[in-house]
Amino acid sequence: MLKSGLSAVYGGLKSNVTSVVYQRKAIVEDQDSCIIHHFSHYCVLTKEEKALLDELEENPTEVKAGEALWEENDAAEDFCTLRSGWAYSYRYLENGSRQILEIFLPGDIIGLREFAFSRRLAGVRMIEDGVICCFPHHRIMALFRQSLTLTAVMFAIASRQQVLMTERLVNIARRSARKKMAHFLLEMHQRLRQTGTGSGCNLRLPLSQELLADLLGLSSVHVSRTFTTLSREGLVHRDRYDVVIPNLEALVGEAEFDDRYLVDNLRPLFRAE
Amino acid sequence: MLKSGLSAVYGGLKSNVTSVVYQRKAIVEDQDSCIIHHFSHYCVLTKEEKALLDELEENPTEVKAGEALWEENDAAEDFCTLRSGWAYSYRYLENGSRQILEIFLPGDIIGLREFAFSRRLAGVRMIEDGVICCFPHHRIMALFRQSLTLTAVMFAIASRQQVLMTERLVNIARRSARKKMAHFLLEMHQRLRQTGTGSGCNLRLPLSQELLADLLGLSSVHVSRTFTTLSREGLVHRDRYDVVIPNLEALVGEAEFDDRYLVDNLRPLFRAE
DNA sequence: CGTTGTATTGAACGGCCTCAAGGTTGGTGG
DNA sequence: CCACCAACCTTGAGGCCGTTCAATACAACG
Repeated sequence: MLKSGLSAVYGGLKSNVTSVVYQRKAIVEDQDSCIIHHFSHYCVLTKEEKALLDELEENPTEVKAGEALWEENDAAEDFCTLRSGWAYSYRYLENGSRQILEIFLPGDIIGLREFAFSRRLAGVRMIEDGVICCFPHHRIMALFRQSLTLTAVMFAIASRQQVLMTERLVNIARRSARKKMAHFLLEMHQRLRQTGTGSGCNLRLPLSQELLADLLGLSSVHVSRTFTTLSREGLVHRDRYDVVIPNLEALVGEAEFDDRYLVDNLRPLFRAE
Repeated sequence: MLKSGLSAVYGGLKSNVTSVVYQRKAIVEDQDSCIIHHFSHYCVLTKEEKALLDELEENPTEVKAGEALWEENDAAEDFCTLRSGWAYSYRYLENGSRQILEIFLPGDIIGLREFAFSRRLAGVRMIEDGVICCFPHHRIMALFRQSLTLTAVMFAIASRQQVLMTERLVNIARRSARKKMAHFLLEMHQRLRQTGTGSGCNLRLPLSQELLADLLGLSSVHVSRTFTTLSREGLVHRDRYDVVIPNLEALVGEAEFDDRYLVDNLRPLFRAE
């Protein structure tokens, strides 16, 4: 019944599990932090602000594909930045079905959902091997205290996450299977371009069809069928995890895709106010 | 094609419309602000903090049922607190269908979604006559600057809104029509109890079946059918806008309703950190 | 008393699901 | 190097849940 390859705990009943993230050996890396890159997208940062953000990433740990950062109902004690690799959040229902809520890409912050809660409302797992950096709740409070700009950007990031979820809601609730898939592919295409990972008309999408199904509210069987249909019509070509969109405009039209929710029409400058 | 009784602008093309909210006569009220009540739910507030919150409500205006606070794609210039009346946010799709995203109750803050955006991503309309208070973007920044506690609570409120939307997503994506409706009724029941409006096992739910359909991703025909089914089984009785839940536990079981996402397992004290 | 928005009920259709069987791919160990 | 296995994907057949269309009833309000 459980779809994940690991010891997924249905309903989150495994209560006294501390976050696995602290049980791993710390590793050291010195690349340019991609969380700074992420924040810089909203606002020009001072040296001090960059230093504050760097503090969030003091504690990098490696995580393997499929590994859980936490399960539903675990104690919610800290947040994570995702330094490399993809992750997703999910919820299991009583009937055993799973809904995937969000896909996290490098630079994203994980766990903001539970800012006001003491227990996790959704689990999070890695899609591929990666590196995360955990920081406790009070670090965010310190950040609020020390930088108005970072406070605003943090709020902006939370707002953007909500907007992504809103669009997923609309997608799931109101579109046909082929539109759902077309729309999702375009969303990922755009997001990957924004993080600098994306190239032209092709993208690497390391998601199984089962995961896609759980994300889009479909069955994996129907995901497969829809892919073959889209492929037959020349809208999307897929080979394992490599996706090619030969005609972007055609797919945009097919999905009725409007990227305004992604382009961050961001308000000019927090700092001026 | 347009379902709303007013001049809903499909696709939000009415570009140069300033928010109607400023075109109405200001009225004066002196009741205890329900936004303070809302914030107090998360944290004990000092006099100064209450004063700051009061400033957000300097500008109360009356709005009539059905009236739009803004349309999709309008300029996003300010936020609103909802002082009385219900409101909802929505999106129209190209095929003319509408998805309702959230139901706002008195004390809620409207417009946080667009914190990082310069244009509205969703429209907002009143369900009943009410009073709103608009305040510009820089007021939130001032609040961030002046009170760490209020900053944290504002973040908590945004986080809670996201959690509500998450649950709606799961509800729409993964449950049968009868579970969707049962679940939604229980959610509203709980929320109304939290705002102090709710009594025992009955609630006033001023939502047409068409609105419910657009909220739950169903057709209004099927909402009607499902209501009659639930009623025949004695799970829910409905007379116009009055809903009675004769056996709460039975309905909870039917919906597999878990209220953890609503009870704000809130982290003890922001202030201490 | 007509009008307009809202709710009910029936009949027929269809998109997506479930079940099931087979095919493909990549990794592992003999 | 090949055999085997596990995970993943594909394809078919049949069925169900919810939709659409349409007709009727009901309520509030001028």
